[in-house]
Amino acid sequence: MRVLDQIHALILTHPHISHSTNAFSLSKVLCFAAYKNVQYAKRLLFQLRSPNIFAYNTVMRGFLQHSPSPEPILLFRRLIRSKFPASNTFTFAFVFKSCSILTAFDEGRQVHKHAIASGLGDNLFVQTSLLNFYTKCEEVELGRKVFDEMFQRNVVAWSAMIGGYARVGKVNEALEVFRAMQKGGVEPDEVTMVSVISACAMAGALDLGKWLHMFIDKNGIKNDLEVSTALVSMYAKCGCIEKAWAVFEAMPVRDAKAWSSMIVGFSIMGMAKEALDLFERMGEAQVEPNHVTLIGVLSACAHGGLVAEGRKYWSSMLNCGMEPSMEHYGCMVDLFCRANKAEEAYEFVASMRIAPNPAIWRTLVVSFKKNKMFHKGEEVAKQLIQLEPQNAENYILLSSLYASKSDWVKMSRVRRQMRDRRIKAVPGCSSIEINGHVHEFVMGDWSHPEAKAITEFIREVSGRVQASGHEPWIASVLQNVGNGEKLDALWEHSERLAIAYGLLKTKAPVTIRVVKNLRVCEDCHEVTKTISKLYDREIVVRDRIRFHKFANGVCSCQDFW
DNA sequence: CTAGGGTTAG
Repeated sequence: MRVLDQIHALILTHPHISHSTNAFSLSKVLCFAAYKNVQYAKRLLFQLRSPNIFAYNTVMRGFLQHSPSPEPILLFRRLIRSKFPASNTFTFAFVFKSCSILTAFDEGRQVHKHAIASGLGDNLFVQTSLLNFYTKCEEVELGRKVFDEMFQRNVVAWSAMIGGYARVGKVNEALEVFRAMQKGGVEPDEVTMVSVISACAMAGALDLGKWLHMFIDKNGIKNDLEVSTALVSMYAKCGCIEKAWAVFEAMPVRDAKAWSSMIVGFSIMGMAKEALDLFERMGEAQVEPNHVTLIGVLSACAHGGLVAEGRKYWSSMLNCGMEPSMEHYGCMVDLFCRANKAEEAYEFVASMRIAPNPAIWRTLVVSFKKNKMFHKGEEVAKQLIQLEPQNAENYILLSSLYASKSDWVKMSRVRRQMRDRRIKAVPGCSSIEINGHVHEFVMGDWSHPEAKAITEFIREVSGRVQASGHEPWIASVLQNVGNGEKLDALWEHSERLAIAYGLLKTKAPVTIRVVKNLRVCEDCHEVTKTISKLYDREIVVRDRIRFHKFANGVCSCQDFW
């Protein structure tokens, strides 16, 4: 720094140095400064009489290398205002990257206009960073538009598009682009593969994921840290914990993300002990856990009912100086609530250092309901409705609270309020992968091309399930309708459609794997157990929280969920 | 001096 200061003093005392003939050497100084101390580099930039674009770009890059900062965008604004120097492709690449890191949508859109105006709108780097910016802002369709307008696309552009779809869970689209890429003669590399694999993880598309794993080996694609981590996560999220473990064990180097993905994998399988053992091994391997690792550890404790261990890891986390995030608090509240310690959960929430979010309050209300603490539950649920009047979950929670104490008058009042305000619940949605395509079933939506066959088959299944002595759990249906209709409504639950489709489309030893966006209801849980026995099929359901592996009439969660 | 990647509560 002292050398830099001296150089800076020299520039200040000899104004002629900042003349354009010295632009190159000044750029060198800036470059060095930006690397060491961006704020200093920025000051230096502002003192130049006529800085060139290289100087601007260098400072922007300096800011990008540090923590998220709006500085590159501010610098761009300054560039526009001063009308000189003109931006080049590097400038736009840096600014778009900054916008995508900050998800600064409006700013990015403005920059997009400037890029077009400057005539650089059709440059490969500008377009790729722009495409990435839009998808990072979850505006995938805008990203797609940029992508479609590109007259040349290399592996980076294709990967950016695939990653954009993958991040928002548009799995079929991601895979479609992946196939189009190969058809277009562009070879996927390890970055492409990571995006496609994580799309499979999200969708629970095991067969596709396996195929991608083979593809990597067959085509000699570099199996680096990121690829392996994505594979571990994919196998774990598809319920194949053995395969996840095999990949993990074979990794030559593992960082915190790699360990975390395996720990989280055990956690969602309900394998609490394995998750905690692995966390200990991570410590022995001297890899510093990050906040995601702790989420995995704490949620493993919650899923395993390990209250004492959860407390232990919580305090060790605080002792290490890790600042707990909302997710960590959420895990702890969940830990207490699952163990039916509603009072403790409540005290814990009261002691939080940050304001609890609605999700945490909802976890509490569910626990109050289970522990018959109706008054408290009602109070919190009503506050939730005030806080988030557009969120259907809150109304459903309050009405189910009333339902559980048979207060039908108040229950229908909440239901009516919900209807009057036109608030729609998030529909249940389940998916199943058949022959490389992910089929989605939304509750009450019969638009699937094979809907007729599925309906007929569902009728047969429901007949057999009832004949076997299953008592439908009508309380799972909150609609204010007769029992017959309630029973029908239960058979419209999306996971049953997906399971039925799986039974129709695959043969006996094949496991049926279904992914659901919500939690499975108690009746579906019971029915799926029965189906696994009646049809002699292993059925694996990944719900919003965790895995359920049904076989021979029992579930791996042992009804603790 | 430029663009694309892995882990994340309920």
